[in-house]
Amino acid sequence: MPELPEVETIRAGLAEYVIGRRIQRAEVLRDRSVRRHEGGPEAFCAQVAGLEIQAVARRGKFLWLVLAVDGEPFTALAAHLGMSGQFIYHSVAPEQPHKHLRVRLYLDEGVLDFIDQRTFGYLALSELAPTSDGLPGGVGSDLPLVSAIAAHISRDLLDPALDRTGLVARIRAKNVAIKRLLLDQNVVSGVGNIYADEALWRAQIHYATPGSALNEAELAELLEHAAAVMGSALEQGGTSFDALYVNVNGESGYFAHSLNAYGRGGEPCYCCGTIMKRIPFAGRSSTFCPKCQRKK
DNA sequence: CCCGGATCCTGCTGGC
DNA sequence: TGCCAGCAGGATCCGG
Repeated sequence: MPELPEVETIRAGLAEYVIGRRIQRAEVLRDRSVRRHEGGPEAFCAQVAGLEIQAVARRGKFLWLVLAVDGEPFTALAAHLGMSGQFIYHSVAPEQPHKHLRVRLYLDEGVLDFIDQRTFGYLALSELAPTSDGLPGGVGSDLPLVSAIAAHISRDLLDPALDRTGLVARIRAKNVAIKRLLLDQNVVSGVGNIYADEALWRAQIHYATPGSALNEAELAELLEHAAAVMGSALEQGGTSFDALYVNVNGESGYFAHSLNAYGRGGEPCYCCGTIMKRIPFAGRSSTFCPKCQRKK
């Protein structure tokens, strides 16, 4: 499942292959994959044709291509990968398209395929809006512009423009379980279930601890762990469990071997040997060590 | 505003 | 071997 390191791996790969390319036309094979685009598939195809890809930016798990007309930023092609979205670039379109190919962009050189098994992801053209703080809209673009579709999302832990002090204060102001806050993209973006469990395990914090019950030092350390674990995952090309996450060349990441918490329910904690617990929480599962991560 | 739960979707897994 | 229920989960929406 693509979280921040996986999305950033894809962003960097896209930047390498598609910047400077022109979108000649688009083909939508599954209408649902452009459901967030106003006007539907026909409008999407009509509006994207002829635009030039100038940059590839990201905020949290939201990606957008900066599309230009006559060299000037004009609009954004926003993408969310959801659970299973992939971008695969082919210099020559394969004879047999992928089973879950949903949208294909024909470029002046090669094709860019949007593949998505579970169709939680989507593509949509959206306005490029000025950022509220005047800083770059996200990672990968110097422009103080953000895709309108990603504008409501907080900056992420790998964004140099993130105000970490402000983030700590916002978390401390909430009487909500810390794991919920980590997963809330309006609080801090990019963290999903895997890296939330990893960061909490490293910081030895119980997932249900209210944000207001943690002091500034504890929260600063937790955020440092979250940034570090995602940074390490990024260096290894992201976390892959199966073929659902691959980079733009179709290759898997290697970070799954380095996970200490996620997926380790019933196995001994790498820190103290206690059997890790896995319990339902907030509509997903939480894996934690009952000894290292005690409830306050 | 705050909080928690339901919802969307597909393919894989496990129980019988 | 077949069938079907259950599970995975990010963002969004909706109820209390």
